[in-house]
Amino acid sequence: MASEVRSRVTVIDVARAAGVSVATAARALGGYGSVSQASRRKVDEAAARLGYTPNMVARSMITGSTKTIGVIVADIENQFFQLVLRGVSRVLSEAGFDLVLANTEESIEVERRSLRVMTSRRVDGLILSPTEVADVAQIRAVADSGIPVVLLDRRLRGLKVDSVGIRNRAASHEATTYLLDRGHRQIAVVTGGGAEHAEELRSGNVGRLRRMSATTLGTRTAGYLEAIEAAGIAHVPDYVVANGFRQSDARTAARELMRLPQPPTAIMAFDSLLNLGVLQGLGDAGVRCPDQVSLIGFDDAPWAEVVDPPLTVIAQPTEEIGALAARQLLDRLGGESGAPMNHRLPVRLIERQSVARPPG
Amino acid sequence: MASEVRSRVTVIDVARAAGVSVATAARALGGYGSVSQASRRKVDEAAARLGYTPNMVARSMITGSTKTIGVIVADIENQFFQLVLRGVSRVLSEAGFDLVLANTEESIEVERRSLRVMTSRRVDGLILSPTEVADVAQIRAVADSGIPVVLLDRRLRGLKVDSVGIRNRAASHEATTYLLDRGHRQIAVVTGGGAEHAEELRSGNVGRLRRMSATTLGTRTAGYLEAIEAAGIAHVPDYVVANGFRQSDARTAARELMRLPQPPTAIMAFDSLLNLGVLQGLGDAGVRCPDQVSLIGFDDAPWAEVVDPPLTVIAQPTEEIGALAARQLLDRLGGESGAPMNHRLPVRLIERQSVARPPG
DNA sequence: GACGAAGGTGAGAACGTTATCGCATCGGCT
DNA sequence: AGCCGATGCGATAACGTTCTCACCTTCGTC
Repeated sequence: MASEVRSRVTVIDVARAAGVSVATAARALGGYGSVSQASRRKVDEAAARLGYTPNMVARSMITGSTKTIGVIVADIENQFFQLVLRGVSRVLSEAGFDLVLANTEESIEVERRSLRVMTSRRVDGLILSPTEVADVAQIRAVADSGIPVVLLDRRLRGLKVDSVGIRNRAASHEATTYLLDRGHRQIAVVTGGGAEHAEELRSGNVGRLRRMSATTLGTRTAGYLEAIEAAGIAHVPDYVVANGFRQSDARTAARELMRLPQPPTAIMAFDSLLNLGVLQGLGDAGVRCPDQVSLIGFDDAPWAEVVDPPLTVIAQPTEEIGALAARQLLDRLGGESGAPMNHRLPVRLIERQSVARPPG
Repeated sequence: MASEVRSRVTVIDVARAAGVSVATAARALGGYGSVSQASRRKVDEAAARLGYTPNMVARSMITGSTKTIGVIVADIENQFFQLVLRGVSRVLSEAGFDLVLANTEESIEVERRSLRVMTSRRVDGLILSPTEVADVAQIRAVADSGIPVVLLDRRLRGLKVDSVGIRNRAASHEATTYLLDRGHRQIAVVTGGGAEHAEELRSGNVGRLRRMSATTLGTRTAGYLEAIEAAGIAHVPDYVVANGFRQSDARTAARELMRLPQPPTAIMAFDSLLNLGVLQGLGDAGVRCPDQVSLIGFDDAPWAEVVDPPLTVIAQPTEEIGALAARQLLDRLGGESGAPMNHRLPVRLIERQSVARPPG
């Protein structure tokens, strides 16, 4: 009974077994056109008996739709993307779409390749979290070829596609102001960016930053700068560190910040892995948080409440960002036309215990 | 120039533009058969000029291979699966395969549906983390139909497919023994299982447990029981709690454990989200860890070192599990035949500060 | 009783590739 | 000179569906 048949059952086989034409069998199985009760019964019975499973590949071939959405994320290890993915996955699966996933690990080369692969797989749509140095032309080419694209967490200059995210500049402005209000004057940021942007970020030139291909960390740094400038505080280049996205990078960053002649009294970190690294780095340096140095982070990870000290964070509605991106994509697939939508979801500052007044 | 053409360029167009036959153009573009330098150049040039992108769907149609691996996980929110996914993704993408992801959210119904979808998508192989109540017959049907399947983290009785994971019984035995060695006699476990298994788990009957469709939590609980029995300690049903997989479930569990007439002096939790929940629950109950209650967890999450207190855990080589699963699958795809492999990777007990001697 | 609309059916084209086969050409060998 | 294998090439079948079209039946309506 457990026939190890590699040869697959096709509609043709089912049609023959049911004594109807291929067209009728296909209609009954595919649920389109009109089929009589009697035929439908015969076909269903034959299909069950033969163990027929439809071939999506052949179906896609002719319909032109693969019922597949490509999702390209920068780093699957990042808490942010995990929850985004969850939201995306939930919405898509309810709508009968599947998800093919690519992890670029922050590499522009891999991103280019993934984009090509997605195109040749004929995905119906694309959710994309572009790397810092995204190939805008390539993304435009994909969008122009008729595949709807939704960008996560950032807009790309000169690219008219939908995007979903938060107001990054306002969010970091809010976080910085929160620190300023508590009396901090020496505030550092751990951005996560790589060496290629370090100079730009350190420059303290807001205009230049906002032009800088609008990366998440660029805009967030701009918000920080605007806040401290508004408070009449001079920019200290050494307070803006961009030495990488990994936990260990942030750990190093925190240690080095504390070794500065004039170390900061507060630190802001731009994602949950960086939060963690900074916390470790402070521990390494023998600095107590928040008594000696305050810390405010981005992203409310499940562990944020349990670390020592419980972390004050800017919480993004992460899963909702993913869900909304998926819904936006489905709307476009459903024929919605019109100007690109730039959804900005609200953030929430969650006060816990990692921020205190500066010592002294 | 930015032609918004929806009509796609095909090999036929390229062939015509290059002045060669379709077969030759296809050979040049597909990189098979033999093509002269001259033809190849003409074809490549024409393809570039027309903006040709190959159609994987059509290719799959004829070759029978989609270069796609289906990955079905129980809960994408779980740290364990995130890292597994990372390992899988890395290995697969190096081998030129893509990954279609399904998240069952621990639902057998969704798992069944996902399995059907994967089949009809004609994935080349499947990596599956079956739910507790997996439909073995369905999985067998998939495997028998010629699609290689690799199981994550557990074997299924009567199912001859490859699997990758750890020695769950030995691991929890080790963790329990670690607690026993430090003088604990009242040890509770937060398993994460649902109500449907609560009775079985509480029963304390090792034989019955090991027969219980071999779930991860079943085997882990068995290891725990064997360890305390070997130490001559009577089983206390209330010490085995199975009230759900979420962080909040574990939080409740810990609170209730501490309300018992005779509360445990140590708790073991079976995954990183549960670890977190227990830690919070202890905090809610006003119980200090490890002074009053010790905690040992499974999975070394990035935050395990930073929580208060730093967590002693059984670390699984999570990413390596994913990578190995993917490699095993690729081997089968490469024609490896022979008996199913059950890879068991070593775990590591990482001592930090959440375990102390019991008070008094 | 004629007519149109609607429901049901089947034959065959179409989707865009790769596989199969047969034919030509070209060296290098006997 | 004749033969052989290797290489290059083209015409066409094939993959498993859905789509298009034409046709037939049935039924209600004027």
